[in-house]
Amino acid sequence: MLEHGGLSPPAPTPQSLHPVLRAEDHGDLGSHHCQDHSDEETPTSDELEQFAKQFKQRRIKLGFTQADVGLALGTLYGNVFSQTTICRFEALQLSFKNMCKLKPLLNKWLEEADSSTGSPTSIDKIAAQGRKRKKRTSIEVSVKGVLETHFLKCPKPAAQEISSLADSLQLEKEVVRVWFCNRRQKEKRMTPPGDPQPHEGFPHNVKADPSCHDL
DNA sequence: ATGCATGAGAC
DNA sequence: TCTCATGCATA
Repeated sequence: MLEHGGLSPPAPTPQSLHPVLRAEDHGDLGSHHCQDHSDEETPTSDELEQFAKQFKQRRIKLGFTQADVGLALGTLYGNVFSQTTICRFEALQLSFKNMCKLKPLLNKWLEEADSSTGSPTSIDKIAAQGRKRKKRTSIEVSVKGVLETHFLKCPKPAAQEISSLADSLQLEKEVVRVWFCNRRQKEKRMTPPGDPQPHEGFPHNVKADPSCHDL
């Protein structure tokens, strides 16, 4: 009697494993629960969608920026987040798991900000990252196209294939490797690229087959 | 809003 | 090495 009307949440993939987008992941800690409860503990992707929308709307209504929220979460609960993360949450551009993790925090903030009879604003930041960050490499559009093509063929190229690919594209091997990593992550987001999820559309699983060389 | 990057943890 | 969560820097 458990029927999902054909919406996103748990896409039961027979053989392939879905690292994300599964509303069931507990370590069986002697707890007892029948199915799932309303608010906490693994919401459905649909619930997340709704929450994200309401969150954004209310956030704007209250006159806060994404950056404000990120900082507030830090001063309030100790978890600082950047504008980027808040933005991605609202746009559902995070993995299902990540969304579930952030939802409670943002929900709390929402309650606080909403009934803010007096919000104490104390900013404390811990900044100690003496690391030189590499300058962002700008990859040409044409080159991106080539990478895209290769990704469709083989989302998980071996180190050697990355090397030759990087060589032909005149890019650092590391850059190419990272590009593939990031590309894979995109596929795992709740809103996959090239798929605005009009209706029934859950992330299609990626082929976990490293043996797809084509040289 | 998004592209490229870092780092910690998993395998 | 990869994944995964996250963000600086940039368009």
